[in-house]
Amino acid sequence: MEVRVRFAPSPTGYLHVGGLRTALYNYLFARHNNGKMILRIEDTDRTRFVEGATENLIKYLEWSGISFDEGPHIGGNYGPYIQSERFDLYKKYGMQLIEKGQAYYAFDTSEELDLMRERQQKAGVAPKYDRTSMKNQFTLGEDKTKDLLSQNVPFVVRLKVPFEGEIKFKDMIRGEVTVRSRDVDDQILLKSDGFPTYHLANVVDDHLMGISHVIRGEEWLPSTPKHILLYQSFGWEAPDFAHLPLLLNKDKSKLSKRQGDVAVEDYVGKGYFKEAFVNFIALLGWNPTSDREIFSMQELIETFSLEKVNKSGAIFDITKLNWMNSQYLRTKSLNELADFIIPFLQNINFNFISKDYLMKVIDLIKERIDNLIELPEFAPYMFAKPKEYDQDFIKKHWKENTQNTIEKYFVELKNITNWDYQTLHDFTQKYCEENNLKLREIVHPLRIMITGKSVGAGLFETMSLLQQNDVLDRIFYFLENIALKLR
RNA sequence: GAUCCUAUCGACUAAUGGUUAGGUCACCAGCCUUUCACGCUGGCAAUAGGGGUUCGAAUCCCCUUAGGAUCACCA
Repeated sequence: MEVRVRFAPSPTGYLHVGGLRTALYNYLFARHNNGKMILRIEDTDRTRFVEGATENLIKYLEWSGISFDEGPHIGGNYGPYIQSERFDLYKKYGMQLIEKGQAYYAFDTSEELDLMRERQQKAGVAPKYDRTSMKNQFTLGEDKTKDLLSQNVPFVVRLKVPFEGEIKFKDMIRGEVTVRSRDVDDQILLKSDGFPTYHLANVVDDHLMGISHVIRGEEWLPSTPKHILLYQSFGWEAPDFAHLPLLLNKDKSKLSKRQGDVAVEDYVGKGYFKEAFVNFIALLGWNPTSDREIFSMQELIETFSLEKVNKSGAIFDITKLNWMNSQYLRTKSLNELADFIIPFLQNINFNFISKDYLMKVIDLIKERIDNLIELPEFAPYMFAKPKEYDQDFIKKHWKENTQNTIEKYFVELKNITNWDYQTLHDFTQKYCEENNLKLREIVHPLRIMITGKSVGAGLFETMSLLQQNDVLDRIFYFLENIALKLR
């Protein structure tokens, strides 16, 4: 049987990192098994509709490198792929269940339902629709029901869950799960506005779209018995289920907005590479061997299996993501890196001089940062004269005789004709030897004068990238304006 | 409260009845050195607790504890 899986988000605004991982696992499973990956938009709740959310979802799914074979943006033989466009279908199937006696009409108002739950709460029993005492097809009788229907009184359709027996299903990650039927609620299938609930829509669509495996978050585990019951009621074969462990906050609760960024776009904005982000997300809850950490999308596809997905939730801690990002930073080409960072720089009006020059700077600092977005802060001196100087570093390295030493060295530096790394390095080393100086007695003061900072790439590499007159200006300026005040 | 799920270093995880319980990130130390990094070497650090089953249990079973998810005319 062909593997067909789907990612079925609801368009409520943005792509959640947990959603991205669910989509990724679906994608990896599909590609690993030469199956089909389907995108379906679950927008049956009109009150939560957000303009542009679907486009946004697709944008970041595409950013991550997850591709689809069918979906609202590309079509397919099982469309439409947006549930609101399948409106009539659900009604038809809902009615079919009523005819089969597997579902029924109910006319309770939300106030009446609230009261019911209140009563149950007080009595200490689990809140659950009581079809023996509420206002529905059974308590009202056939005639009264028809009456209300013909008067267009608002109604919902509920699933008729048997009072006896148990519901069993096999989860590919958790094994067999058993729930007593009497613990399952008479779920609303069709709302009074005629739209289906998630439960009806997802079962109908998964069946009609030929979905072979439902891979979704663990939050759906408790409602899976309802879905199993629905498949049985329709007389359809249920797909295989795999419920993924949740992504967690630091305090182990379900990953939420309140405790940090949860939108994929936030991490895009923070300068993470998609390769690093996908790699990181993939390893949160799944691991092929644990003897390696870096996987390309292709390698993820080759090694992925649902059997190796963990049962327990994983804390979304970006410490390791930062390291992964640094790994990708070191392997990408300078051209690629420049193209990546230029839009970020333009966005903050940072003058990077030229792409060619930018590439040289990146080459110098890429092993010293985890994320390219740190570049303007890490090495502003490569693009403009320093505006401030690290005082601690000055205190530490600007000694009694430093002024004297540097002034003499400065004179010689002016005479250098080949302004390149090798010349600068050899010259300085020789100068130190001849004057009985340690290299650091020159290098450290020079660094602070030229960069203003205590940290950075090799000093001679840094100097050679800058223009000779620029470097001389910086030293002169420091000697004249800053060093004097140190006395 | 009810139902369901889960439980290995601080974090991500490996070990599917036999290992000194392994790796990666983070952290700490040393080496390298031109600062900071990188790199290299080493270190810290875990089977929630209690019962079984077994020659042997992180692994299988039960109980306890803890955490989480869910209990909507939301998905």
